[in-house]
Order: sequence, then structure tokens, then C-alpha cells
Amino acid sequence: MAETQGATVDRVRLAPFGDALGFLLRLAQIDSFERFFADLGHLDLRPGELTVIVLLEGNPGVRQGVLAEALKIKRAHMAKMVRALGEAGLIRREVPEDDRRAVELYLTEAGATLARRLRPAVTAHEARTPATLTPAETATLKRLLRKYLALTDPEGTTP
Amino acid sequence: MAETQGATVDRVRLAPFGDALGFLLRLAQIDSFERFFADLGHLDLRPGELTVIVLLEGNPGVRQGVLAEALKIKRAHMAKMVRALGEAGLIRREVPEDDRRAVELYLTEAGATLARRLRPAVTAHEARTPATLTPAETATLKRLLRKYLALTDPEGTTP
DNA sequence: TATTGTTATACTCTATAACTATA
DNA sequence: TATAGTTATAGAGTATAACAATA
Repeated sequence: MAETQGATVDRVRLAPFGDALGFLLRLAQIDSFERFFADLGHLDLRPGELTVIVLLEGNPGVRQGVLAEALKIKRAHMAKMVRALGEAGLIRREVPEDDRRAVELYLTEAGATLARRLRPAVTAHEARTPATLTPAETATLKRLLRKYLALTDPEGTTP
Repeated sequence: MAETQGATVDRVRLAPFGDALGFLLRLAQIDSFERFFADLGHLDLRPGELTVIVLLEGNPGVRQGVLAEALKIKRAHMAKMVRALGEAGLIRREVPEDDRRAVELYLTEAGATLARRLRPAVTAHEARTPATLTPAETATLKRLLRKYLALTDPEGTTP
């Protein structure tokens, strides 16, 4: 009864996962996700939808398959998301003349308005350094993650 | 038709997500996950189950709630997983004398055999440095992730 | 034949709340 | 009252395959 939580015998030996990169990445991603939605959860958008809306602002007319590839989500999933966003009146889908299989995505007026509302919140969130890291350490962490991903371009363009 | 894949106009401007820690962590985790199951996917265990089996080898008798907390998974999810593992004959559940609400987990013979088979594959996978990073960079990346998580102990024990 | 997107299905993990039995 | 675990339900994300239209 001395212990108020997590109590009992514990301390779990996490070996051989305690120092595994994949495990650390998973915990870090959970934490980062929680931080993200602590900041932005009040807008009732799902994570994927928020990402698509904000990215469409900088990529008008992008093909949904291309966007899916950049975000590492499956085309089937993107199709569902795009339909939902279309039904919500946030995006518009256009079939280009030169390839009538494809679909190009654009924000509607409502979507653009939402994107403008979202962007500052997203930017503010990202400017914040995690409490446990110095700004220099955060920069190093990001640089190493980009190198790990072979994503050398810090400008935000996929190769 | 010059482009064989990902083709078309593309290059997606990922701003303002391209340099976001959460976004980089997500991509890194997907990549790490793919690498993990490229190595270990032939054993038909689900990710969570594999983790529990291997950890139980080093934590006999751990309470399932404690394990759930350490792995950042919900107790409800752990309950389902534990039931499935029990039905598969891999783990044994014991109610301790001193607190009859609790459940302590142990590997059965079959579970221990499986764990012994899993462990070398897990260890080998983790010893491998990602191709794009030097060993020193990998060490730095892990150190920064641990610091980000306020997980200062490299030995693999949760605080 | 290959590609773009769609639909359908199923599975993994997550989130929540209501429930039991114990404490 | 609070805690450990269970059950049920819903939802998000993912994986897969079959399909239509187009290239």
C-alpha cells in the first residue's frame, strides 16, 4: 500500500528489447503522438485526415496515389480517406485530361479555410522542443532520423 | 512512360511535416517494423505476442497489468492477448495468494521452447546496424531516443 | 499487360466504458 | 472506494485481393 501506482513487485526487465531501436522508436512515436493530440486533438479530425488537408495546401492537384506513397499509406486506405474528405466537402477530386485513370486532389473553399486554421497549430506544435532534449539534441535526433530514412532533404520533399 | 513508378509530376512537398519529429518517428517506425518482420515474420506470431513471449522469459511471474504498463499497451488489449496465448498453450496464468485479483504470467514448456527459438533471431536483428547509419550514429540515435523518453537506463528496466 | 483507383474483407492495435471480484 | 482483470463495442490503421477503367 506504500505504492500508489505501477506498484507491486515490478520493474520489468525489458531486455532484449530495452535497447532495441525498433522498440525505442515505437515508444517515442506513441509519446510524440500523444503530444500531438494534446495540442491538436480539439479539432475533431483523424490523424490521417489532418495530414492530408494540411499537405494539400502546399500540393494542389497532387494525385492521391502519389500522396499515399509519400505518406507510406496504402492506396486502398487513401481511397477511403479521400472519399470521406470529399463527402465532408473539404476536398475536390478532378480527373486530368491526359490520364483519365488518375485523380487529382484539391482543397475546396471549406478545406482551404480549415487548412489555414490548422497550419499555425501544427507549426507551433513542431517548433516546441521536447522537454527532455536540448534544441541541439533535437536537431541531432532529427538529422539522424532523416539519415536513417535516407531522407536527406530537410526541405520536406520526397525524392 | 519514362517513369516506371511513383512517376507522374510528383515530388510531394511534405512541409510543414517534412522536418517534424513526429512524422520522422512515424516513418522510422514503419521502416523498422518492416525490417523486423522481414527478419522474423516467418514465425507466425503477431508483434505483441512475440514481444510478450520473449519478455516473459526474463520476467517469470510478472503481473499482466505491469507488463502492459511497461509496453504501453492497454490492459484490455493485454487481457485478450493473454487469453489467446493461454489458449495456444504458450503461457500459464497464476493467481497469487496475497492478492487474488491479480494474475501472474509464466511460460509453459511450449512457451519456453518458443522463447528460446525466438531470442537469437531477435538479438541478431537488433545487433544489425541500419545500412544508412554508422555504428556510432546508431548509438547516438538510441541515446537521444532514450533521453527523449526519459528512459535513462540502458539496461532495459522500466523505472 | 500494366497502372490508377475502388471495393470488400479481415486483422491488429487502440480507446472506452461497464462489469466482477477482490482489496 | 479503489484496484486487477474481463468483456464488449467501436474505431483507426493496415494488408490483401479482386475488380473496372484506362493506358
